[in-house]
Amino acid sequence: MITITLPDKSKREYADGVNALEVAKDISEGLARNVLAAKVNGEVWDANRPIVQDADVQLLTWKDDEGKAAMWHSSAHLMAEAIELLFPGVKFGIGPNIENGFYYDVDFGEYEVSENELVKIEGKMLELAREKQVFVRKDISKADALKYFTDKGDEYKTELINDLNDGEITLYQSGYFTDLCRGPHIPSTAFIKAIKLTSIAGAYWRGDENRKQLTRIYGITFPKKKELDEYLLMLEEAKKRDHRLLGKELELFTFSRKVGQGLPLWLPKGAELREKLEQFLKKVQKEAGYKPVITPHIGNVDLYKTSGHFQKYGAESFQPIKTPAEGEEFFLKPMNCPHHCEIYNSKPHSYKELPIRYAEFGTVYRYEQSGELHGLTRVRGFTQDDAHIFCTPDQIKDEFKAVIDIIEIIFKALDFNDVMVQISLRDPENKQKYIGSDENWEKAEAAIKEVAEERGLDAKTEYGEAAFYGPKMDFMVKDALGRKWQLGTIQVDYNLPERFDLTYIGSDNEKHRPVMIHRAPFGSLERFVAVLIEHCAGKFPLWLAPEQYILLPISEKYQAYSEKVLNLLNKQNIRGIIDDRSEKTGRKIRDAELKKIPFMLIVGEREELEGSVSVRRHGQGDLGTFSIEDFAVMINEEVDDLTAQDN
RNA sequence: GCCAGCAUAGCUCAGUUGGCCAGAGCAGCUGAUUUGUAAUCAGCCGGUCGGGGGUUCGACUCCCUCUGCUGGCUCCA
Repeated sequence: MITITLPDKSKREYADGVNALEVAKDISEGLARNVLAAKVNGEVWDANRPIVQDADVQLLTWKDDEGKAAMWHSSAHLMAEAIELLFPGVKFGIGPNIENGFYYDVDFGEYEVSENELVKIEGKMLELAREKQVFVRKDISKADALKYFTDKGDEYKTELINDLNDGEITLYQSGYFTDLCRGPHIPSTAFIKAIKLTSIAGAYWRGDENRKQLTRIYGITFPKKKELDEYLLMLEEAKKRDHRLLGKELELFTFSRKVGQGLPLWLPKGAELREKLEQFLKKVQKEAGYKPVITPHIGNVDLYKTSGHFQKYGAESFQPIKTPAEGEEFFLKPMNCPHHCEIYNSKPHSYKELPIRYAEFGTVYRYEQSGELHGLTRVRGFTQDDAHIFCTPDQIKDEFKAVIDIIEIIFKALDFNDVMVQISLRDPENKQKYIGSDENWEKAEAAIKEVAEERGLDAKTEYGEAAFYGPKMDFMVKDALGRKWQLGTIQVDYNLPERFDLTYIGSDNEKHRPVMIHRAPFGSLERFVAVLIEHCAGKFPLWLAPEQYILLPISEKYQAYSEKVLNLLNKQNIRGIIDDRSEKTGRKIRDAELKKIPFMLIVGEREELEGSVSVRRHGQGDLGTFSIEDFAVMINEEVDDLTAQDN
């Protein structure tokens, strides 16, 4: 007999070789019907894998991430089975589960496969799923595994097996398909009730662009049809919020072939929005002791030789421009830090001045491969809300704290409430690949960890993810649809101070090396605005809305009064426009609603007589009549409230 | 850069197996209308069907090529 301990600490006795499914059945039939896998002593197992000694067991269902993972992983097998039946002789790469579903990389050989085939494969999958195929785990020797896949002609599988150790190789067989697989899997394909193959794309074998490109098919499955429908609905919603679509509709930005791909053109409304964001951050930074600096868009090639960027990125950058006479070479600046280092170097510094914080909304240009460009989130020219802090190693902790304050102010003002942090530290196994002294690294890493702890940040620490020049902290937000985006970043840098020979005179009258901290709360304005658009579905908070209100005169007769209201509100820094078309009010309201303008002010005879406006709020409807002054107060209060920096 | 797909008016899209002057709605312009909480009516303007080459009696439609876009891959100071 063995003892199974459940998460609630209750213990149950079973015969040796019991499996999680049987334990579930023992608890309730209903539970058993939902068990996809089980966590046995912290490791995810098949629900039908025999347990031979005392163990902690947690039953996993669709509600658990690991349950979903098992389901999707099994779905990948099911898809491979369907593909093998439909396209005999294809070869398989890898087929893992991913955050939302799964994929399988397939070498289709001579077959031409396009999106049209996806429906066919889906159909076959559903057919196979209904057969309730059981996933059977088999331990197999390396030699036998190699033989099986060599006979089958699956060279990708044999390559994978060659990298594995004998004794740790398992196969899973379901229906007509057997795959090299670590598992775990769901008990049977019966759980897979709804299937959607979402896309098809090329993917290099093992991510290596020098190797063969396989066809990757993405899909997602659900235990209930209804959940698939909800998922598809969510995708629809995401599509509607796509910043590229809204950017066009709301006239925020555009692209032009003539200007060049990946080079956004900000339209007046987008520029207004962006300016508000910049002003907001500038104000916050000013209060936090940042000094604005301005640097040119190009820099001499020597600058980047000093910084080391030339050696690392020179070949894959926009190539340098030359002076006509001397042939001197200049790069478009791909980052602002080298320029800022030279500003620091423009005069000697005392320890008493530190920390020095140089801030610049610096526009940088990076050559991105054409296939990688995407709306505003991946562009070739963008503006960083950059700043570089020059400080002593002992000041790192306080500086991190202060930067986190700024980032939190911004996220709060923009209603990003779900924030996660990734702390990237050195690989403790491989310390020599990093620049900077061991002592400094330890100090900085400890400081970052402490700050995260003190702030109660939802932080995940990744070892080995640090840049060679220093540890960093990245901020991720979840938007209104639950999608994750990486935005702000704080990075410690020991490299550039060294390369630029940055120094300060300490209290000991000796030269010392400052530490540099790169930080950008938004990351880039372009990317941030893109995320913001999708987060709020184009309904910007009042303080950011390019147009905060629109005046809708009932008829031409009230045009003059509208202009008077516009002027009065303008004096109070409230932005608005007039819809002076000879349209009916209903039409004007409809158009204003579609433009997502926060307030509509309807003015006619009544309003003109009493000096008021009739207020309608976007998405809410009629709020009643306000005096102009009361309306202005209401707007300004809301703006102040949303951009308040304390609490 | 690679794989796959797409490219028709400012926007969203029609356009049959290649066949007369390429269509619609919205937007724009003009006129009428002077309007009270989600679409007033009429007329007009607007396209070398992404660029170039080819096949054909004939190409928006078929082929090649370039450019751009989309979904992935690779990359990201």
